[in-house]
Amino acid sequence: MPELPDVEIYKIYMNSTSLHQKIENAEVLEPSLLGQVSSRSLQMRLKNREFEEVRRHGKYLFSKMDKNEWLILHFGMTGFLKYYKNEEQAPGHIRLLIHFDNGYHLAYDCQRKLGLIDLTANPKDFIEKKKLGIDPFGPDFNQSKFRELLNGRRGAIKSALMNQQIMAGIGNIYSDEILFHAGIHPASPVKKLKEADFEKIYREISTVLQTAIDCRVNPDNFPNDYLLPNRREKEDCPQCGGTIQKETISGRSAYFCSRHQKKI
DNA sequence: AATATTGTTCAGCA
DNA sequence: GTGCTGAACAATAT
Repeated sequence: MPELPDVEIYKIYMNSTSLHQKIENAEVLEPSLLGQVSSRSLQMRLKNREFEEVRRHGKYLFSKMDKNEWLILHFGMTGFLKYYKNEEQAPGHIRLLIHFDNGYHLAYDCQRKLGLIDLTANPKDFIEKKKLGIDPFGPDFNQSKFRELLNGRRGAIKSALMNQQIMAGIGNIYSDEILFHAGIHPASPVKKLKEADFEKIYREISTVLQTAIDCRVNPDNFPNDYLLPNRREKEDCPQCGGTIQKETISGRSAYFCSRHQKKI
């Protein structure tokens, strides 16, 4: 699940639960998720500090402590956060556990261990090192920038949307959703798209991601004409009465409507 | 019991 | 060197 909208919700969650509270101590329960920092060092550096601010870039979450140190979290395919007091509310696959001095805990849970826990002095350096592209909600993202980023690309539009080095934050689910609303087949080669197609896709990137955030990424809250709650093969298209199809595109399952997303 | 699954990384190829 | 694809990674559900 954790694509841009999910991580944005985690940011809001952490902002409303975990800021300005002293960290009594922290436990690394799965050292294989650590990046540069060692388990011991991370625990020492979290102890007696507090979080002051939370930012997001693409699918990465950055939590600022004092002295220019930021905790980096990436959620892989199954990561999420849980703030709780009583043990019985603890989730089942905690990989990092932060204990606050008010008796509450913040758990980073990641069943499939494909996430990342790290520290950095500056999110910008980390973003550059990872070669992450622009965030679709960043100040410099606009239609001409989008057009420029896709110019000269080979390959399918879905792959380009999912390419974190072009734009950061869109994954398999939301690339499908964006193309579904733009009415464009996910396998369409970028170089065959018309200007009007780029305009539509650009518009839908903001609309779809913002809608998902407004729905708090809960499938029950999505508008009726969204693919996400019915993203299954053979399902009826929620827009046109067509049928949802599945096709593998750059190694991932793409779902789309065979009627209103015609192959180019 | 194979197969599929939201993620990134990296080898191999054009 | 660059950009793209597909496999590998982990753990679980179907």
